[in-house]
Amino acid sequence: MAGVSKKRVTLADVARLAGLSSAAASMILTGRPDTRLSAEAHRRVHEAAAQLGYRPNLAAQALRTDKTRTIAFISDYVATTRYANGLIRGALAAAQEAGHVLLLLETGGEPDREVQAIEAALDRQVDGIIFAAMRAREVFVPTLPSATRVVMLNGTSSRFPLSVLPDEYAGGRSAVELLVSAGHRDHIALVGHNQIAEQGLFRSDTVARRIAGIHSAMADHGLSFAAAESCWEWEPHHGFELTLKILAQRPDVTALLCLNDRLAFGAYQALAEAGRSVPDIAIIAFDNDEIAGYLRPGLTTVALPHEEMGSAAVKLLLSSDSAGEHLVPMPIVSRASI
Amino acid sequence: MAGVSKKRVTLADVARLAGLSSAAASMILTGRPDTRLSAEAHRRVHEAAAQLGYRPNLAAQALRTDKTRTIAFISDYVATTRYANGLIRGALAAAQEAGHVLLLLETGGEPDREVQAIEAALDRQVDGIIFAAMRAREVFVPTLPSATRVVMLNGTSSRFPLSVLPDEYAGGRSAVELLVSAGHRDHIALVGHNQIAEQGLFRSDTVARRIAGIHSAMADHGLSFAAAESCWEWEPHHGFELTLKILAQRPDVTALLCLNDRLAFGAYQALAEAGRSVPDIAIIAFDNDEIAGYLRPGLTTVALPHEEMGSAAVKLLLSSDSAGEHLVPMPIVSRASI
DNA sequence: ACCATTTGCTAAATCCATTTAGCAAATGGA
DNA sequence: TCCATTTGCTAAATGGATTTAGCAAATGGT
Repeated sequence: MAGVSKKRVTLADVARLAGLSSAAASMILTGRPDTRLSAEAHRRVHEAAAQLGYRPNLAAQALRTDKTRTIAFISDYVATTRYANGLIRGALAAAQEAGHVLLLLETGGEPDREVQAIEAALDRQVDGIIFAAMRAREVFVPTLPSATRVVMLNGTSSRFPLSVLPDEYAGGRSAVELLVSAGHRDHIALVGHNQIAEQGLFRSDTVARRIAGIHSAMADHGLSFAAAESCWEWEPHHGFELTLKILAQRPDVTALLCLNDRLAFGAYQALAEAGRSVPDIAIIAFDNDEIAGYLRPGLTTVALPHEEMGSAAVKLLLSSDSAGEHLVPMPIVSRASI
Repeated sequence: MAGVSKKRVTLADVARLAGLSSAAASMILTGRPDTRLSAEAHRRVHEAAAQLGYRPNLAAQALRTDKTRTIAFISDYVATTRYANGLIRGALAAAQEAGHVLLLLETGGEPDREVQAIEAALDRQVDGIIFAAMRAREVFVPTLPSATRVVMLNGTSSRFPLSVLPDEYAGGRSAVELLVSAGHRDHIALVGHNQIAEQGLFRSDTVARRIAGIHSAMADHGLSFAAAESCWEWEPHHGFELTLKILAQRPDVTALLCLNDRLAFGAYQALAEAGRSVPDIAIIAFDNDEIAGYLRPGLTTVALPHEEMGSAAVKLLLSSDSAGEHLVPMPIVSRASI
């Protein structure tokens, strides 16, 4: 039968319909600049391609050109952290805008899975790799054979100097500034402060910067904290306990600076338990977790700009910048807790 | 100089080192069964491959075999919903286990972006597509040309009968069972109940099943709700308002059945405001959102098994099953709210 | 009118792995 | 010893796009 073949439409088919060689068709469709093909030839090829619904075979293209319009997004944990979501979303949007696509890989922070992920990415000839670190300070990155372009996202690596980070130092400063400009001075308590974090030995490097920013702004105003309770982890129940302790020591505090929203969540619960209410005692925190908007009254917080970071990473990867830390500002999300 | 060439190691290189043809090397490395190559040849090829650190070029492989060991995960929103995370995580784990990799695409629910995403996936010769629906009841899926394998995740489509869904009906039943076995009978209030949802016209189809399960279990026990307040959206502040209303109408309620955790979150706030406390009035909800564990006392909830669903979708895609809804059980996560 | 360019296009090589068809040597059977 | 198999392996085609080298015709300069 003279049936419709269901085979894939190839460049050769387009060329044939246009009455030209596939070389010509290729040059025209890829928009080569210095070709000397006639306007008429251009017209015919484009028409033929449209008519047949031609889509280039990316595998063939990749084989020839070593470009896949694909970016590997390798993260240690998509899992454990709600942060990954925003990063991925931003990266996805930027990638799509640039006509690229994202290959998602997870390593769980285990070196052998990291190697596997990198190999899987390289096997697929990705155009570049984004290493997203949710926790680690310095990411362990196995040797990359080729001259693959790499961007570190929310982490740093001595081997790959290109990185995108939240501007935690400025963020820390602006939290203090907001409190001070709301009239708080000598009765501010710090919740979650961590000695070791401050030395950059624990948690992410960026959190150390957050704390450094806070102290620098306090110093600029000649202030110091009325109380500062520290803990290793920053979950709601830690915030709860720490706040109870602070309230017992210093019933005169007027503001709580919590190092993240989950600590603040616990602080709300502790204040309720102690019969104190929230805009009465002001609270500011960091991250802009989902819960910040659920609390009553809404929690004012210095947001981690995840989406912007994700998209910055992709743009950086696709640009020709060769080094440096790219800091993304942390905006204050004002709700009703101050 | 006799320098080390940094070119990629190809199959031909391996074959040369092993003193065989690339045909032989290919057959040996792909583990073909009926080849008649000698044990010695096998040894030499594997040795050469290991020595050179050979990795097959997937683009070439894909070109020849039409297989890429890549699965497209196309979702409407990675964004808006915290659910996506677990689905992706589960899918990622299952894919990795099967030696596959995930291509992540997002459509925002817009038909033209759906088409783009599908084209991007097909261009890359993915082995299959998972359509993850976060919201929609019936997903709009544009025509797929080839015989691509497709699995619907958390949604259904008449065109693609293979789907993975949470077993909401059973989940709804078990919430009621738990309440009843804790001694609650005639003073249970339903929070968030939605007429239209029940008719399957709004929200996801699966939520309608949740509600149907609840009613069926109530009926089995010959019970009916003391109060049932409905609303269109299920955010914390809705739960707050609805609960206040219920408390005013029926101060005698002993248990709240909230249709999701965020409603329950608001219910906690309302109970606190009304001077009632939580294990005193029992609460059970659905989803097992992150916040369920943050609440004090912890919220008992019927969990959406996102990870299991994601991994089930991948396994299904890679299997040879050809039709049917695969229901994943919703486990009860017991905390302290009952 | 004659050589030098320019214009417009194509043949063929290339990227790399898989697979079919088939050759030569070794073995088996009588 | 001679033909028929079996064993062990290879040459060459294939998949689809890109790119280099280069051919033939048209145009330009004098």
